[in-house]
Amino acid sequence: MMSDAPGGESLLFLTDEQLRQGIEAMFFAYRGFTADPDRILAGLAYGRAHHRAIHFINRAPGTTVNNLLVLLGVTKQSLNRVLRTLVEDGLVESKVGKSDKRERHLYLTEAGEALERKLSDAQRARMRSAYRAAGPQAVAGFRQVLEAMMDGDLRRKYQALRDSGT
Amino acid sequence: MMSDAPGGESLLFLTDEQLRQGIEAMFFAYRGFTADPDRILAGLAYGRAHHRAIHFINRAPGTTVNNLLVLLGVTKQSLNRVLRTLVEDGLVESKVGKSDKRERHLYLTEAGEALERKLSDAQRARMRSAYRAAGPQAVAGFRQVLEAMMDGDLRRKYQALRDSGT
DNA sequence: TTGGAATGTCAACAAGACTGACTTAAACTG
DNA sequence: CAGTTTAAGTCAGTCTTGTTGACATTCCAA
Repeated sequence: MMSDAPGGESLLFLTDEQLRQGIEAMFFAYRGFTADPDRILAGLAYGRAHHRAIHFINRAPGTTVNNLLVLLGVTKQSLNRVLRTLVEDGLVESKVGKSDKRERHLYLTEAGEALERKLSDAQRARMRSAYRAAGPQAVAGFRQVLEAMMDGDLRRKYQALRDSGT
Repeated sequence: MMSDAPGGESLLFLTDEQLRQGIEAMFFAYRGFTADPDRILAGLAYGRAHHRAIHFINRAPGTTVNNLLVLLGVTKQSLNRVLRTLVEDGLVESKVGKSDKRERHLYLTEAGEALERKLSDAQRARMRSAYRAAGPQAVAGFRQVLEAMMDGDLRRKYQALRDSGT
């Protein structure tokens, strides 16, 4: 598979069948990707939406509601419902901005951080075992393809987030 | 990056930070992955669930409801609603099984096949351009990591589907 | 042949997304 | 300073897609 036949490099893996296998792989893998956190959240009264909010607040503490909105790709009404329950339950703190008092800056409380850790530990464990099974070369390719699959706008946001974290 | 330092191969890419980047890449890429079909479906009165049903019926014509259920990972009641609208709209045909009359075998009609083509053309186009941008080596790695990320049960089903298609 | 298991259907409900209209407060701008 | 824009939040209503529970039909095995 994946021979380097002349000119073939750009064609061999681009048959409809190959692409369809990639599509199905994406579908099934995403199920696995969300399975572990979903199980944890089912016990509590939370869902995937709460997980995503917690993840990105942890990732970028002090982020504003508007920022989060764009990252998550949902409406403010939708995010607000989630955020309200998280604040009520004491997992997230919302502080009025210093320089711009219209903004709310979001932070995880200790309880929020604890849940975040629990969720991301589970998700990372699966990722780690997949990475380990596939090997470093495969991981590099995995990352390249995923990045190329993103919409341009989100890719830039992803990269900014990524580069800020290292 | 990804040096082959002794022993490092199994560690270098497994830091929490590396794993978290993979998690976020997965999240953002999946958004891109579904964006094009979603746009098409929004015009019609259908959603992602309809797309998934159509995809797998096309993939395995004559499949039973139960079969589909497992692949999609939803309850039969949930699938049934989707299936009913597709049958009503003349995109899917449901035939009573010959040997076992409890079973329904599902097929796309011509109209169903036309929509399937439209949806998968869009999704494949993005996949193709991502594959092309990343290169064949990367694609192989992409597939390996995705497969390792699936739950064991689904991985077997994915592989069976994949091997039946080539 | 009868009772249980499998398959599929109907009904009701919940989560989480959406749009649209509106309020409040703060910041910006002419 | 008055008027406009921006950030956030809210209320109401809808849609998709998931869930359970109850039920009908069919098959199969004791």
